[in-house]
Amino acid sequence: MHFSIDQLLAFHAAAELGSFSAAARRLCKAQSVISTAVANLEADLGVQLFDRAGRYPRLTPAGERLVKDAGRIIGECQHMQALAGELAGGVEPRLTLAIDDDSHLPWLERVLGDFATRFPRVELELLFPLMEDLLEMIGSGRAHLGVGYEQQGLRSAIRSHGLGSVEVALVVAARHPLARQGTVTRTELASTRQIALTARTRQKSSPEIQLSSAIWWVEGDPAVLEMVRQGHGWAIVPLFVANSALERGEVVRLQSDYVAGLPVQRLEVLWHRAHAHRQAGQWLRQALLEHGRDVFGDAGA
Amino acid sequence: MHFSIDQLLAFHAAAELGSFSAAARRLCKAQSVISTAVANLEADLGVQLFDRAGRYPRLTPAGERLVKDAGRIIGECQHMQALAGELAGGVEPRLTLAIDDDSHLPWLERVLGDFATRFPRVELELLFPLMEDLLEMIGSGRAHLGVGYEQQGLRSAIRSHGLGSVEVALVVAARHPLARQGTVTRTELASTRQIALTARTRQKSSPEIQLSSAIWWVEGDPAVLEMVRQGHGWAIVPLFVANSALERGEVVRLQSDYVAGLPVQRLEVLWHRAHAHRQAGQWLRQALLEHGRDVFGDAGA
DNA sequence: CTGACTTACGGTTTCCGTAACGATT
DNA sequence: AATCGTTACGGAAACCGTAAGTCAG
Repeated sequence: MHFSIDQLLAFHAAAELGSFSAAARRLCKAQSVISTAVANLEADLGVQLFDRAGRYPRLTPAGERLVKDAGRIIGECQHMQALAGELAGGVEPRLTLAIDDDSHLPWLERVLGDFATRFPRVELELLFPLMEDLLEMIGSGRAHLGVGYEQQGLRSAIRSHGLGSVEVALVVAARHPLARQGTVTRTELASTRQIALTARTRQKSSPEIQLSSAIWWVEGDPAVLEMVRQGHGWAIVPLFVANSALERGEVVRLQSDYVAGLPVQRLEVLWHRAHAHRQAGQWLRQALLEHGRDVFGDAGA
Repeated sequence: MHFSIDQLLAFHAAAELGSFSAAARRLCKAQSVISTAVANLEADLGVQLFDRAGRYPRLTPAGERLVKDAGRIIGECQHMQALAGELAGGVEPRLTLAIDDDSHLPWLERVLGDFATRFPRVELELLFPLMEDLLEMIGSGRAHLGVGYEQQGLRSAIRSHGLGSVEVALVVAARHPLARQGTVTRTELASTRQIALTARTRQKSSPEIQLSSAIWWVEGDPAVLEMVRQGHGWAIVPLFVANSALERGEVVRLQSDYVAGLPVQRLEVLWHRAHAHRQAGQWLRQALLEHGRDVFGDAGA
């Protein structure tokens, strides 16, 4: 590998413009520099790149094949240059976001899309640990940013900011017997099968969730919703999980004083007090909070 | 883009070995060269790549991110170098193979696999034109190599070599009524539904193929075989198309004097007399002929 | 005290731009 | 005639290796 990037630049520009002189003008060099650079590159590679018969040089078949590689290498170099500029400007090279949620987080889609266009070169790592692990990960620096439900005993090293409260909905399939009633009582719910959320790893299945004696435990909000959609029973799920199914009319929402009495689930964004965020982290934290307000409604810290 | 490939090599080696001295030994340079190269690269990128506190340099987070890009660029450069060596050694940069066949050509799989390992950097183009277009493409140089059925009026500029004759088989589904007989007559075939090959683009549907009055025209040998497998009728297909289905016992082969009377289909390899093949083309032509003999049995030009 | 990194320094190589020349349109 | 590509040439910049200095384990 004896050739240089400058030679590749000269080769690429000359091939693109079809003229050594034009390439020299673009690269702000003397013509002879381009000429010798291409000649040296040909000598290094052992391949003739241009056919110099006419007034303008023409790519040989081999040159046509190799100019693609040259362009790719130049692109990689520019990518590296741009990345270095971002790193020097205070953008973290990688960012780990830990999210405590069983659902697919459809409300995150827009934020991550914006992040991808705003910071295309930052390596983003998405993890979905349990809440206890999440706190440990933020405390140790394994994760830079976390999203999870409100906890009581937060360590002082961890800061948090409310993202909003998750509105839950009582849903059944559109063809379910309960669907005809707009409002249902605790007794009616207790005598119908309930679909409740569980987790493979979570040992303690919170008993306060269970209302009905006939109950199916299902892992993950999407799977719970699917069971409801198939008419197997009623369930309490976050509204944003049920939204698309509600719009399609596959499931309907019921009113009940039981739902009103449930404890409010508050989502919050978590980060470490000592580990200062750089540009990408600051942006993502801000975007999460702002987007959270749009989705879940306003809620203080 | 002020940095050089040598700087990237020094950076990459130092990061991999964890020592500037070791990198110098690997690259056969003085230690100071590595030291200054890395320092200059850091100055060019505006990013500190190593933490030089201890006895051995340690990558910074930014350096850890950037060393991947450096490795990728180096790999691309080596790829370009290797490609240039092949081109200089007489390997064509791209090769176009035109095949006249409606089937998926399962017998080609091994040849193309070997080609991919033997010539990983050659751009291979596979086209499936009609036979008339195929001859034109070889004549004009659009395709370097062709595979098709024997033709009468070959132009003198096109050379050909027999690949072997395609053995055809009369097949029906294993549960088809005809399957119980080992041998069938023309009359029996004529009174049972025939599945025959057609093509979307081909206007003239060769009438000599049609034996039965009850006939379904299906596009492509695989689809014909599928119709047979489902028990819709009998068909004449190339043996290599039916082979796997025969082995699985889904279809069975019948004997009939009708099949013996069909004209023999001879496959041949075609190329232009004036356009000499280079290494990849020579290899592929040879491999096609040898593999053809294994699959179709020996047959002269 | 060994081995590793940095810095200084002299010599060589390489590279650049100017300029002259031949060739093409 | 204008422009393009090649080649020659002088000066400058970059590069390399040696060597001395500093520091960690």
